[in-house]
Amino acid sequence: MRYTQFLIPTLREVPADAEVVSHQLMLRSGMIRKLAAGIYSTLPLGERVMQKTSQIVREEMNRAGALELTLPFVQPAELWHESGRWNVYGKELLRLKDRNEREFCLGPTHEEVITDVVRGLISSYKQLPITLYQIHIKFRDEIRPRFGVMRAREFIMKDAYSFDADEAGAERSYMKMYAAYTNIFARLGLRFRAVEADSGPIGGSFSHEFMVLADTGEDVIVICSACDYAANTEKAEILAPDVRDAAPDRFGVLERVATPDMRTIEEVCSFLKTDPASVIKTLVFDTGDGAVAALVRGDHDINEIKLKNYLKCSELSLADEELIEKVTGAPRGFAGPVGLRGVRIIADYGLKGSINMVAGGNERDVHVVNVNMSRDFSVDAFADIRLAGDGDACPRCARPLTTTRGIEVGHIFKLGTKYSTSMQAQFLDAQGQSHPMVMGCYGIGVGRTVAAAIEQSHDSDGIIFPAPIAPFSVLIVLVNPTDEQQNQIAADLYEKLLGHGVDVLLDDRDERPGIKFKDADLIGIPLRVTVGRNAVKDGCLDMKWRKTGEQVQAPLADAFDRILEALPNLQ
RNA sequence: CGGGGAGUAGCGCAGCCUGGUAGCGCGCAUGCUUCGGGAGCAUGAAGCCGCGGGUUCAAAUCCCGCCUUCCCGACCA
Repeated sequence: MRYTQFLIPTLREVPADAEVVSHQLMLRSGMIRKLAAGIYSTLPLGERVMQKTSQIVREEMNRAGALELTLPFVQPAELWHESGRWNVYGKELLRLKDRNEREFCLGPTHEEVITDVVRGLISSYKQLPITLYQIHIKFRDEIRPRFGVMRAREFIMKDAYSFDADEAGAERSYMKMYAAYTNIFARLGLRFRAVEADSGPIGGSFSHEFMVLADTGEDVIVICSACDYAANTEKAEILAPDVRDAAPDRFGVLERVATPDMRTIEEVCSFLKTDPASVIKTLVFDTGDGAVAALVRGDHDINEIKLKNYLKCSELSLADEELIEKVTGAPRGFAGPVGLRGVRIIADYGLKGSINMVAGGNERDVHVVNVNMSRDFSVDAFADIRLAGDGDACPRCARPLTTTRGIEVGHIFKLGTKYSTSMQAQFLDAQGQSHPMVMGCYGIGVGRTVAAAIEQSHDSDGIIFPAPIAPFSVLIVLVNPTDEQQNQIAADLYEKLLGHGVDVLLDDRDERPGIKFKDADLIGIPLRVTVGRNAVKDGCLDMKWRKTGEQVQAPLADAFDRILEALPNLQ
């Protein structure tokens, strides 16, 4: 491609409404333009990156035996009524009516449609298993779109759905996708990690998120420093500690102390001159079926998902002021386990063996000190209900966990028979018995993956694309296109590379060299070859690698071979 | 939905407080000189000053309403 025939509207200045690096660079490099909040046009340069990314995804999906199809973007409400999600999905589902007042929605995901397709086409176990996928548009009317294409409302997603005859088959399909995803992100040239995610009511280890590691990532992930355990914070478990209860002879005297208006851990600590690790934080939750008190150490944070899973309740939310008063007899900020009656008390493992703690007194402006569990109150159970953090013990190997940040670019999930049951996607087994198909779903946000790649790989000059998704592999900078000789040398090289199927961009613009070099760095093409005065004078071309900044001179005669040699080693 | 910014030329911004010919830098067009890391000079095109209403002789500027957009939070995956 010749630059003058292409469209790369680069911006020198950072657009005012872009906050994160990937968003800024995608705008500045001319990959995207915004149309409305969370809605972007993909320009030719960005399109090339998207297509390269999609193509790798497609190849790996195909290799894993998945079949590509395209499902409708506009979906009839009836399907969503059938699955029961029309009333559950909320405002994120953009609903609309056609001219006949029939209700439709823009697809935020395609479980309903794919289940409808499959139930109409597959009726025998002989046709299973099957995995179908598309790379297509989605629309989710996010409450707050942000970070450019990272959290857009309209976006391109690869979504795949597997259908199996039984659980064992579904697990095999899941593992195939897990392997395919690992291949995909490796081929894309990304540093990533698959982490265990909360799988909600399904249970088991059948939900993984694929996270691109980047300091600017929105999600915190927990990784074991020794084994290969990794999970997102919602899911990350902490090994139950092997701690004895503290010896009673060290117990201090239980005492009620006045703590006027001291509600937060910080206030209580500074008032009583103690530290958060010596405080029992008591949180009252509403399960929809009675209140529960959860205890964690003052320097720990509750993990509501883990608590919810432990309690096996369908709803869980922090109690409101009224419920707190009803349960504890005191306003918010003074709840404590001592003397608490009529609610289940679940304590985090982190409180095991604690001694002489501070807790709320269940009375306005009162806390109690020297609280000791075995003497002053009892809990219904100990459980792992806090957020894992740096230094906590790995659930697999007991070594310390560490936290790092990442961007979720893929999610694989075992669905079970949720949709096949509600939507009657059944097949007959060898005995003629009817069963619902066992499903799985597998998503990759293509645009988000591109953004994550940029987030992970850039410098102050611009994008540093991983070679597999770079819009072009090689950029020839023709320094002075009005110079006959330079022009000829550059054109020859360009044609030769094109002839060998190399993705090459020839910057033949009549611009000053500085502009061309700046743009080259900005759009992040892995290998830059400069044809300028050196080419004419000494017969030398300059090759420069975007990633390392390494620069070598290549004699004209060797240049072509040197470039071909370099290509496979680009990363 | 709550809190906080911002809407003026394609982009970045000033002007608004204190009402009176709409400006600057970059970009764009033309010419000349330049040409290995965002050139210089000259000339030029480009604006419903977010929208609607009000006050006023007069509104980018003051008042009211609305819309859009960005950030934080709540929410979601």
